[in-house]
Amino acid sequence: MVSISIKTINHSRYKTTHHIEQTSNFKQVKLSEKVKMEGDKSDQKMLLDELSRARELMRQLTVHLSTNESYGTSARELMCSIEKAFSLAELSCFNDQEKRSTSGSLQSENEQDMREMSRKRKSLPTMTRQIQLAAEGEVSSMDDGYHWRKYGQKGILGAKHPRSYYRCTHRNTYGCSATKQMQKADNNPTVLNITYYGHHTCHQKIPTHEWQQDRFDSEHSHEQHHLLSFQTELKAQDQMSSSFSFLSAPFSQAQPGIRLFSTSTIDTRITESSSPTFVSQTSELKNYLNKGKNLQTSETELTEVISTATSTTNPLTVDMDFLLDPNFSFDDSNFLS
DNA sequence: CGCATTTGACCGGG
DNA sequence: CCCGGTCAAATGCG
Repeated sequence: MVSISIKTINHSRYKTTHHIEQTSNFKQVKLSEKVKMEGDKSDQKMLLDELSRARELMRQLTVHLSTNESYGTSARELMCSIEKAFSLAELSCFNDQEKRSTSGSLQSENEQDMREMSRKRKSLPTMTRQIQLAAEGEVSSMDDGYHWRKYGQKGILGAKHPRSYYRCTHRNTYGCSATKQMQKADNNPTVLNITYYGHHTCHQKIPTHEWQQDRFDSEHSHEQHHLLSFQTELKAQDQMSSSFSFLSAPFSQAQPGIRLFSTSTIDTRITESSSPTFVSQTSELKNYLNKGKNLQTSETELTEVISTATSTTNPLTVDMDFLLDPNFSFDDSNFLS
């Protein structure tokens, strides 16, 4: 299960006056962007809309095709691909937006300031993006197209699993301050929460083909092979549990040998300015088509991150059935450029 | 040897 | 002083 939710974070700890100024500037920039966004539809928004539409259509199609084994598998794969494309598009939009906002008035600091800021800025995540995704193994979720280097791991109070800290590998070479944190969900260790902070100032994203090549090499397989192994795993999975209820707690223990099984975005919850309350997951699905629409404007607001998608109790499993994800297909990394 | 990860120390905010 | 985040020395790995 990979559920992705994107939210903006309102960090209430803006300490110095300097930061406060930045914050207000930040909001101004954002507001003007919002107005602009509402005016003309950006390409990115259109992209998100279209992908969202494709996703919904694919979802419906998958339902129909699920009765046929091979068609159903292909449909799930395609569904997964679309999900990831959508997620990557969202990530791209977010990064662009953040770049725009930070390249303006905020970036007018000299290097000294930047250096001083660098420490604070991480804890001061201006606007950050949070992705939550679950993964069987951990590998797939790491493959978001960027090079990350782990720099710390800490046990968090009240959390079962430690939190891992990553930063962009090219931080020194390119001053890229992007950061992410990963932590397994308490209730389901197959759910991995990933929080992204900052944006990539480096352009060291792995080029699409290389990246794919890397992945293929590392997995010793070509696309067909992928499909095959996927189907194999699918069957194995079927034998273990009658349905792909990825969110059920026993699922994690039920398949130690199967790696990298994940369904894709179920929950892309984007909220407006006020802090998002828990929407029932089913209604979220109904709102699929609206999500892309909300994205652009919602991200211009500073809202609070609310951790979601770790819920194992919600009736998500119904829709999970056709959201299976063989994990190998972050194919459209050009979205990130 | 040059990279990454691990892991306890360290630091600063609350 | 606690806690979350980061540093950096040690260690691992190709």
